[in-house]
Amino acid sequence: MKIKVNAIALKSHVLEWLASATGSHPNLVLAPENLDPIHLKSREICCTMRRSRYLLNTVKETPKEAVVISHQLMLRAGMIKQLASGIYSFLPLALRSLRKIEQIVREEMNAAGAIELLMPSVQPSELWVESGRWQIYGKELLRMKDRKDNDFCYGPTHEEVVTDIVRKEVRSYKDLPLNLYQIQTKFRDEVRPRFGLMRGREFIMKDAYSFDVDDPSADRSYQAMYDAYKRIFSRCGLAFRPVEADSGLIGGSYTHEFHVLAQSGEDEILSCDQCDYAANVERCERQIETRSAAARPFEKVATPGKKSIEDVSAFLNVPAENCLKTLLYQNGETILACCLAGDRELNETALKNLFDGEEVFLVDPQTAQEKYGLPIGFVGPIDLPQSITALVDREIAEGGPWVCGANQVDHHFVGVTADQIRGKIVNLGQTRAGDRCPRCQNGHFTSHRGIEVGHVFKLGTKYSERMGATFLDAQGSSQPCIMGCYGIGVSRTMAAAIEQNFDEQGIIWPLQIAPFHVNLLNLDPSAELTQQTCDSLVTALEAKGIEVLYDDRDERPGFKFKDADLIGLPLQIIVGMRGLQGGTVEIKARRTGQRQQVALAGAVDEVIAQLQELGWGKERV
RNA sequence: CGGGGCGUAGCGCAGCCUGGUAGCGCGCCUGCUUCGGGAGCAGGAAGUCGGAGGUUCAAAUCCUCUCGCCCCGACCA
Repeated sequence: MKIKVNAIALKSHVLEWLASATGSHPNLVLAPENLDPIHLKSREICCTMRRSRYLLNTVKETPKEAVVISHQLMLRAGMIKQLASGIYSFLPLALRSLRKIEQIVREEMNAAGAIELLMPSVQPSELWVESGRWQIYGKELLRMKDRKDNDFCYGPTHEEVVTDIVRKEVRSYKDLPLNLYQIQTKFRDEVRPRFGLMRGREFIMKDAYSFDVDDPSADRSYQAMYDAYKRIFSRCGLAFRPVEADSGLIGGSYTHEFHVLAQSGEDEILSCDQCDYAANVERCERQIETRSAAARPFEKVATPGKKSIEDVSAFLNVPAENCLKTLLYQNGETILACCLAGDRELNETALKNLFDGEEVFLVDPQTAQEKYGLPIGFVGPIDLPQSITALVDREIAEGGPWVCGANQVDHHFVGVTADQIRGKIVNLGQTRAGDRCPRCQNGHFTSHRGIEVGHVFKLGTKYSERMGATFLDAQGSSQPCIMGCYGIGVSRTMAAAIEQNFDEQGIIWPLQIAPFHVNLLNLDPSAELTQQTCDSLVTALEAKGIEVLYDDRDERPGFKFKDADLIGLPLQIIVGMRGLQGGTVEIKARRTGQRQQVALAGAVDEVIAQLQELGWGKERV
């Protein structure tokens, strides 16, 4: 009863505020001319959503199939729904975030001079046969036949299609440079889909393709994309790092990956603590430092049962870094003896690249013994059979003396000097944290985990030559276009954002890609006063272009708090009778957890102020 | 593709070994109470036990085959 009396007394006060806040009667919908024009765009696509009328079902328990945090939270927050392995529906909440990422990508791509188009997702095999990839792409390419039995595939990427367009449309150097992009659903029949959106089979990707007349121009196109990518991920509010990368099978000479930094990242990246060199561990160079040890005479010693570097090191009292390990790899019929320091890992990517990216496999111990007479655990580079190709890591070639296997069970050599080791000197060892940077020769590497969300490639003329994408230069002679390709995993970026921004309670959206800006919680939805207050807050916030998710459901307060934290919108406005009796509402910042009681009259201004602090209204970074 | 695991109500699971009535928690619907951190009580709806074949008087349960999903290793946005 008491509350009722207070409520009535309050009502006039609230109505007064409403009139001043919206400039009209609260029940009146604002006419368009009352809207701040700069916010019209966001209003068009983002009306307030009432939870009672929205498709958003959250769950308390973590679904068992989800092992990474983004997958768990997206399922719990009702963002995605699995349809088949690696194939997900984006439910409304997720779609809103996705659209925001797409919009940032569009704006920055357009600003960088790229032109949007949309290519078919289903592609005829002819183009792929022409580029040579129908044969080599393997099972990852989802192939299908139409009713006339013609071969098609669902596009995992669009080099072929875009090159086909360009060869038909571009004739003169005057038509170049050209950079075409699209945002589209791709399908790659991954060997093992996992981690929800992080490694799905169907995913949304922005792919861009540049065509230039010569190398300097192609390099400018590449640089423009590199810069655009930096702006894109900054605007998404993510901590990221561009790194030099391995070009892998797509080929090409020059490539960077963009990684969102997160503990759960699948890639290791190394960055110099002094200069700006950073690279994927697969690709990272290092400054070779000579490892010397006390000279000792060359001799064979017995090392009974000491197979591992650890055992040998302990047994002979020689540090692992002065021991030498020899790994037997196989490339086709060729057997490779790969020598590197005992404390260093082999970089398989580097090894593969010595063989044009062909697969290499470790030789199993039984085969090594039976076919080549080499006892695994005691293999060394000295007196290897002629049929075996020895590869020696540069680190070995410059140091010594070393301890190494004697190619005889239970025996090692000690006092081995570098000139005793025959073999081709190459870079085989994997760089690791603490190694010296080769660029500035001053700093040392630190290690991070990263999620690859973007990749820029300089492709060269591989596709344009094969598919005849040529133009006439100023001299009238035909030249192949120099190509580049540039991808951003849009749906993966959304997942990566969550991997980087969460706590025990749920997601913490960066404002720029949050599905809504504000979560308005009506704690007493059956009370007329809270209803009216919320309605008018909604109107006032909308008029400022602020996107509101309004929890008007008939649920208990605790339930709504948990839900709001799980969904993780940047700000929560909490409206309850308790606060309204003092004429206040509460504003809670999701990331800091900081709560503030503010007078109703100042609530919208305070929300705007807090949103601005989170980066609201900053179009460009 | 190799290795492992799991398919029973929308979700999480028990039941299976030792064949015979399909069960629990969450969620959902109704009512009452409750109401600032995922409420309580009472009532209710909901399952071709992944599919096919077999054994049996009788199969969620035993056998065979199949499909799907998840996890661990080699690929990639």
